[in-house]
Amino acid sequence: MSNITEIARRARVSRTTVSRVLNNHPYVKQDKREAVLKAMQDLNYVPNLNAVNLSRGKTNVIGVIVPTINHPFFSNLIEGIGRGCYKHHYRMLVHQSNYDPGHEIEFFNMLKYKLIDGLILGSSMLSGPVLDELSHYGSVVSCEASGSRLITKVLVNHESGIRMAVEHLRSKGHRRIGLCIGNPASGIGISRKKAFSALLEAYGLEWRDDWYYEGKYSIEDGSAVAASIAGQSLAPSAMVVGSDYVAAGLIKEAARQGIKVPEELAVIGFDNQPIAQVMDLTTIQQPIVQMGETAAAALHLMLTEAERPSDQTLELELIVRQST
Amino acid sequence: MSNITEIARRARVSRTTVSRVLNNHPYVKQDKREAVLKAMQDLNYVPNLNAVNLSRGKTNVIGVIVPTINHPFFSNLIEGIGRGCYKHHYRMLVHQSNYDPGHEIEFFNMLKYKLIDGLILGSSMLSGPVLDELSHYGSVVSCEASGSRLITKVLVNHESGIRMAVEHLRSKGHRRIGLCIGNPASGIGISRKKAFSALLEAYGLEWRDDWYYEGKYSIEDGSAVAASIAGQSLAPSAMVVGSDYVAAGLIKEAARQGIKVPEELAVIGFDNQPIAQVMDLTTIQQPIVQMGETAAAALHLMLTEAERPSDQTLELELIVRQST
DNA sequence: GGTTGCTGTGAAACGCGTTCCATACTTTAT
DNA sequence: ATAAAGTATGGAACGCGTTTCACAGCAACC
Repeated sequence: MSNITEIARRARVSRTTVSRVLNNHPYVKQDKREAVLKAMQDLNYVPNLNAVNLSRGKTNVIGVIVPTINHPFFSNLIEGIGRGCYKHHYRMLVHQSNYDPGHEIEFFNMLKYKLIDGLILGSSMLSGPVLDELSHYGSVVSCEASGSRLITKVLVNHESGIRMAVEHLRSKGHRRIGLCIGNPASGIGISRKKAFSALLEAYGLEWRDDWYYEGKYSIEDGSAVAASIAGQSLAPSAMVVGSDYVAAGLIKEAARQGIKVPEELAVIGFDNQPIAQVMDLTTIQQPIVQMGETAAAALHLMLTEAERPSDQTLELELIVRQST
Repeated sequence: MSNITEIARRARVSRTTVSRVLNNHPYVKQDKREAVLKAMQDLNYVPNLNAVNLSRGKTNVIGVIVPTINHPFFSNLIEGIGRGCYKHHYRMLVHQSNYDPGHEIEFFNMLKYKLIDGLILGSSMLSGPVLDELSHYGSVVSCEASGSRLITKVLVNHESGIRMAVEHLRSKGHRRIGLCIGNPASGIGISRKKAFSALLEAYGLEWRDDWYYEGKYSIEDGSAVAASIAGQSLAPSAMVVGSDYVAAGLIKEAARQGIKVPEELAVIGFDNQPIAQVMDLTTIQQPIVQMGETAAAALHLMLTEAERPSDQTLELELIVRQST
């Protein structure tokens, strides 16, 4: 495999000139430029990007940490980040953390190692101070609220989403409202739970521990929630569920248990996933793909302008269907 | 940021010795090793992996090409590849091609450029000969049948999947069976269509162009199919649908149109996605995550043993629910 | 005692493109 | 005509870890 030295020799110019041609530097005479291009053609030259990366000290690769890819929220997010990366000529390195802080820190090291130029956090288990510490190694954008004050955030307003959900249910006359979330230790989980309990308090509604479910991610989990609710003597009349999948499982199992939706139990989901559509599920639509694109664009800005863009909050939308 | 030269100076050894410590080479005396480790600690040393990559001529990065991430088939596949990569200490670079051959070739160049050690094709629009040509640049594993004879394949037996579906429907007495697939030009699409028409022929069933739909990916697409079927004077009594999402949309819209499932229209999907469960959809389960893991493992084998592992075919399973 | 074979260590070259600096030739401006 | 500014090109250093080769020290072997 040829390198610039060979090209230079063949084109009878210096390696510097070859490099200039490679980088479209203006100060190269037409004839030399052509000679170089011809030599590259002849020798079937391909630049070794590792050498370029080493030289330049950057890689044009953006890392992405998500707990799992195989979850509609994150696959949508990655889709968006992927688009943003493509638009700004980055490549995207995806890492699954399984919510394991060790895995996350390991990946953060790639920033130190200069193997990635920047990092996008889909969802993280790391605490604010730890993130602040780690963010010194490079540019980081987070897609969820986190304790960190240094990291730029691109997020949906979870508080507003929960508010939409609760107010919608309240307007339908519900007073016994329960909550079901995913990972309670993640940024999303924390925000949602906090917003929810604050709202209940504000509206004078009761928070009951047995109407609160956490660690629910899948359809099966949703079924389990429905089964649990079916067994309660005083059951909630409405559930705010952090994921359409879980909500779908809940509705399905509720039907099996003879609980009428929405008459006896109203259900509102999150994300407006395809499944929400076929299940006629009222849901809070989050612009996840757009969030990914925005995050990539923000990171690009940090990397090129070397400034920290302000946090961005994307707006949510309530989509009313038959489940409330 | 420190480098091995500084470490060497501080530990009063040569750079070679530092490198040996870094790579756990046995021929380093205990005291020197400790001195080096101490110096690393003191200077907060992190190796520059770009330099390592340049030196070694490899990157421990595996590239993955998928048309889109935001599709359950591919997000599952990526999940599996991600797991396999983690297990074998690779990192995973994901690229969305949108079924654009240009994008694909562009990404293939990364093999040439030595930016990735190997490549996994989720689904490709490139023809067999082109793939054979491109595969000379490095190790490639494909997750779908392709015209290429050089590329190692890890795939599900689409022929067998279609057979399961058709035989199941036949056993239920169906004689008017239609087919609905995604991208007809992709490996999956080609295999499925071919297998399907061959089976119809073998069983003496009729192929009708108006019972065949292609380019259907989403729930909305499925609804459109149902609407189309509803308008036919002679409609199929059963549909084999290449994706659970599309099948779900089909069922949903069929219900709206007053077509009874499964009595008037049986529907069988593919993948056993969560949505299949809540829609009570009979489906052909494909071990997609496992396929991703297997593909990563196969690539690892190629990269380390420098041999081409034989193609692997994973088995499918028919999951019967209420839609047939 | 001389050979063979490890163990341990370092100098120097290598992989390869980029970039700083010096130099020289043209233009343009005054 | 002369200084100033721009154009064009090359040499050498740089980024940084790995690897080859040479060599010294030391133990085992015949």
